[in-house]
Amino acid sequence: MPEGHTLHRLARDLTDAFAARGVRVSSPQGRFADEAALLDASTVESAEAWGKHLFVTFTGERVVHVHLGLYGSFAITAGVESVPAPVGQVRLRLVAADDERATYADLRGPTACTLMTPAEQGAIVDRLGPDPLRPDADPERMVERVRRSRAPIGTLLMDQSVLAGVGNVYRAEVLFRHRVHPLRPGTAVRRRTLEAMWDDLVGLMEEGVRTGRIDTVRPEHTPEAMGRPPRQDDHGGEVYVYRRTGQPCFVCERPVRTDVLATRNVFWCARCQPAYRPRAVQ
DNA sequence: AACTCATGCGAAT
DNA sequence: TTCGCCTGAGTTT
Repeated sequence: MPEGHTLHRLARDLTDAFAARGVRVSSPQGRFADEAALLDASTVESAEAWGKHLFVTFTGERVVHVHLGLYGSFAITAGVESVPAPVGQVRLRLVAADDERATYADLRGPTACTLMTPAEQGAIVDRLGPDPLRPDADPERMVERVRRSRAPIGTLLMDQSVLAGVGNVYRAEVLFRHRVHPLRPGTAVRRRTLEAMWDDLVGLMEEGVRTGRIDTVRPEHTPEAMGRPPRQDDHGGEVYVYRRTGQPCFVCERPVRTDVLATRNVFWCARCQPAYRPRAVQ
């Protein structure tokens, strides 16, 4: 499930599976049927991710824009002898086949699946903040936006126009790793803290692309190092605070706290991430 | 079997 | 601020 690392991994895998190949394009569910018919039997040029947005470019300057939302999925199955009948509501199916084997990808439950022009793609990208997974990203844009805003840092990190690709797990975890309380105003987060958080996100999210999961605990806090049972959970990775409400902090043993911020549950340790206490105004 | 909640976000109210 | 998307894992009945 999708934060930025999921989309970048998917872009890489779709490119490997389909780029420069002729593809059959269909919409078994029907909701993308007209567009699929226009694309059918053309060639995929590439797939690319910006933040949580995925763009699959076909010949003729046609771009399929996909956003998975909260529970969408785009599953690639390579090297099958025959392509099975669709299971569930498949919005978009891509199939590349030679005489022997077929590779197919099924898109289910996306928030967005639309056919657009490169110019329209550009307009979406222009609305996004820098993406830690893009080598050309400029972290200074994020730093400036945060430091000009009195909104809580926990809200700003989820704002895709401030920073693209971070979702609810990376938000909670990067704040913990840098000992920043989620409600601290952007204006009160030090520049060097924001720069360190950016660098940290680059490393964490690149690892996420490699492994397909979100792992944020440092070596000294892994299950093996601490002799604790590994997390058994739907996202699979080892984390400090995300969805650990009431359980002891791995660093200080205080129970993890939660509240709602930017319409989503946020998690933090009240000791490791002390509350912001503004100095009295003169 | 039914229900709840979730790594998200745009549209409707 | 609430709703809808309409998937899927985990929990409760």
